[in-house]
Amino acid sequence: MSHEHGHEDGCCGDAARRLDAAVTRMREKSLRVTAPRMSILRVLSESANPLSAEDVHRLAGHGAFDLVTAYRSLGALEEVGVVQRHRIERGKTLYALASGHHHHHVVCRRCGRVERLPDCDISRIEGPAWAKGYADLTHVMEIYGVCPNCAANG
Amino acid sequence: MSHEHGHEDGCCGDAARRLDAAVTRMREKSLRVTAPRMSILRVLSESANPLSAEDVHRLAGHGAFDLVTAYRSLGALEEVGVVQRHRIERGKTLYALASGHHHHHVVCRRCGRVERLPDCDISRIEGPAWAKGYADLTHVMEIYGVCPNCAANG
DNA sequence: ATGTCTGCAAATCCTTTGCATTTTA
DNA sequence: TAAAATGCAAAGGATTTGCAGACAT
Repeated sequence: MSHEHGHEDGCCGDAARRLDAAVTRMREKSLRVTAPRMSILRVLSESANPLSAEDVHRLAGHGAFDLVTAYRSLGALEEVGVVQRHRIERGKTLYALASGHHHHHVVCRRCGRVERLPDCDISRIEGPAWAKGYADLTHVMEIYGVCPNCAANG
Repeated sequence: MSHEHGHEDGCCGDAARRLDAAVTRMREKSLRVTAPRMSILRVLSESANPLSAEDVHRLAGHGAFDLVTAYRSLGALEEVGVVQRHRIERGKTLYALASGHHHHHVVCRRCGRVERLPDCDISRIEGPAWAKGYADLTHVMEIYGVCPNCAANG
């Protein structure tokens, strides 16, 4: 399964700027800036939507680095908040560059198109969990539907 | 890892009634009502929160049926809407009796404990996608945090 | 220098599949 | 008795781990 769609500068914002921010963050957290990691970040920054570790590996060019390195690097980058994980159906995991703004996407069930939604009201979403005494909250969400285009034609 | 917590009649509603409804639904869909399946439904109905296939297998008593049967039955029951799947971290899947009410859960990152949250305000969640013209919406969400217990001890 | 990454191979975990046998409707 | 479900063994896919060598800082 593949999840990439075009090369239009990520799903939001300016790729170069985001790469810079990512590198800064890595240095802050004393992660080493290596060729495989830069390659991974580049691939993610060029993708309009989240990619699996395998997608990243393949899109970087198979010889660029090992698949294991993709997993390890994506994990490391996620720990420092540069990358965001999305757990998806059938136990798969997708990764995307974390944008400064927390938001979600709608995925069209028919054509696979992905659209960004307005920033998420985190406190409203996580509030009930907070009320139960949970701390250090995060959440992942995927919204599915049929896009206007597919509804009209398809 | 284990996820069961207590035997207080499922995460909502009356266990016996829910079992009845489940059986009715199975017959409607020409699923056969077998001992393993009833055992699975009983275990789920007695659990306050979602269980993994292994949890179900263990709680039913290891000799009751094969783990593979747990997977297959849970899958079949999910297809007819009697059971609901929740995908959580590390590629794991938890199952719960489907309740009429749409809701989400908080998962403790440390101990894996899962707690049900109040009913979800679907319109608020899916509203932004609706506004973009998407139809036939659904969504999945998982909230992660550290439960009060783990925060106090670990 | 030195603590981090990386590649490679092998392991692990969860889940699914194949097939012969048993069971339900 | 015919279709569906089960058990057992084995396969499968995604992700992780161990370890020696390579690399960034």
